[in-house]
Amino acid sequence: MAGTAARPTEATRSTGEKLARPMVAVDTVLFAINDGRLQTYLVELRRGPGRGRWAFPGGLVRVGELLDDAARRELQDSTGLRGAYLEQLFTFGDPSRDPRAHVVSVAYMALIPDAQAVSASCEKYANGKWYEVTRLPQLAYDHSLMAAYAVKRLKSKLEYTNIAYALLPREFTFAEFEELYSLILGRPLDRRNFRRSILAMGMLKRLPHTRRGPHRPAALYSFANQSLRFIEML
Amino acid sequence: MAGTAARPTEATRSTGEKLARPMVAVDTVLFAINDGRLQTYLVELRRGPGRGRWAFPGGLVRVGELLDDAARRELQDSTGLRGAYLEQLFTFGDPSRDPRAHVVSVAYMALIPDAQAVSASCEKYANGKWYEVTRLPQLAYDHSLMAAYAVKRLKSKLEYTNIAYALLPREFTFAEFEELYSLILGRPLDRRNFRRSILAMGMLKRLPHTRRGPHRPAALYSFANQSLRFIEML
DNA sequence: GGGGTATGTGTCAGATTGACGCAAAGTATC
DNA sequence: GATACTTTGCGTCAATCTGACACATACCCC
Repeated sequence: MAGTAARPTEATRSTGEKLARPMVAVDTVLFAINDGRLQTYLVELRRGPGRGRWAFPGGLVRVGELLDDAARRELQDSTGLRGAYLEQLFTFGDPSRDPRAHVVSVAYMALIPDAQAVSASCEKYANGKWYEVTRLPQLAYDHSLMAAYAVKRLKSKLEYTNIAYALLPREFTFAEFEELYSLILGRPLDRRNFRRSILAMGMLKRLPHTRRGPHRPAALYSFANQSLRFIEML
Repeated sequence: MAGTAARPTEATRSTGEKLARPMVAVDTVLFAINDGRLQTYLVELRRGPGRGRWAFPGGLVRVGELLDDAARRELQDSTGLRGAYLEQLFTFGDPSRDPRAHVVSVAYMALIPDAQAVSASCEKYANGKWYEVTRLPQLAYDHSLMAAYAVKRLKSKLEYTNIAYALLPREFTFAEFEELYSLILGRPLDRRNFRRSILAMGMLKRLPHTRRGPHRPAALYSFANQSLRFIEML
């Protein structure tokens, strides 16, 4: 809590650290469907012990700043994104996760419908790139843990919420919708059964128009709710 | 992340705070079944802006300390408990949650099978007491939020894990097991259907002996796994 | 206009769920 | 010592849901 925060205790006085307190950071695992795969956005560290290695964009939380705001700010600074879906995941506090200092990091997951919306990397990082979640390079700090955690959370939330709305454009065909699920869950879905359950739960609403392509035109759908809803089952 | 932690940025230099960084604390919502109710353990704050009010036991994380260890330490200091089930819940970082300073608090949930196992409050707090989760007094800081979050998590995890093992003694009757579920979920359960699904999923193992009472003796059960397992469904 | 391909709907058996009744095994009472 | 009472323990049955599967439709392309 915060009940004993005012006076430093013996513990906060005891170390050789310049400031005998852990620091607070946020790191964001940004997901998008790109190229028919589930991908995350990594940045290349310019300095620090992980220099040259890849990591999720993040940084220190400022005094007076909300955690969500810090995550939003860091995400915008490194990708230009605004208004992405954002959700706190888990807080990683192992003092050895950063060899320089004890940094407690609050991990976030962000979702966007279009990977192309990220703009080129900022001055803070050397580079920025999308990677398939199944083929990540070696990551700095404990970011592999974060990646694993984020993927797990995304998978599970796909099954009991309408979170997919944050990964799809406003209008989409049912095939695209189904592909998203199949892709992230990593298993094939029976088109007919899947359609039945999704439509039964009223997660989507059918739009009056269709999309024309090389074959039979596909009905377009959009989400009944553009904010997170919990649903019965899949 | 931690990638930019080494040098203070303009933000960390800018405020009037003695240390221009948020502090890190842990707070633990301790649950037990007591008196036929789901209760949590509250401590009365001795000092600070919430003086005289009730809160969950917690305190600052020390440099070099794991978050889990900090939660364990604070819990032990204020209740004498060791070895309770412990799980990280969520991190609360609103800078206004503590009027004195920006304290980011990592909330934990702890479970024990016997409320009597907590020993009298330590010097840190004026008092310690079990409260029904449905009848909490006004809490300090944002601890009502934590309480709500913890209850929600406990309810939901009861439905898809064997987490109940942490709230029950080693041996118990099926009636006790069922009462736990009914209590926490807040709805009556059909004895026969509930038994069927629980036994079908192999969550419990039946012990050879029974417990004798004023009526028909009840078979005793214990958990097949004394560590957290995820299960199909309830 | 016929072939090709992706879309859209329906059926059916097996499994699961929810509602419910009744026998069994003790103690307490008369 | 038989009877009442209470809690435990098991079984059935209909309604619903789930998983496997087949076929018709609608467009483009040649």
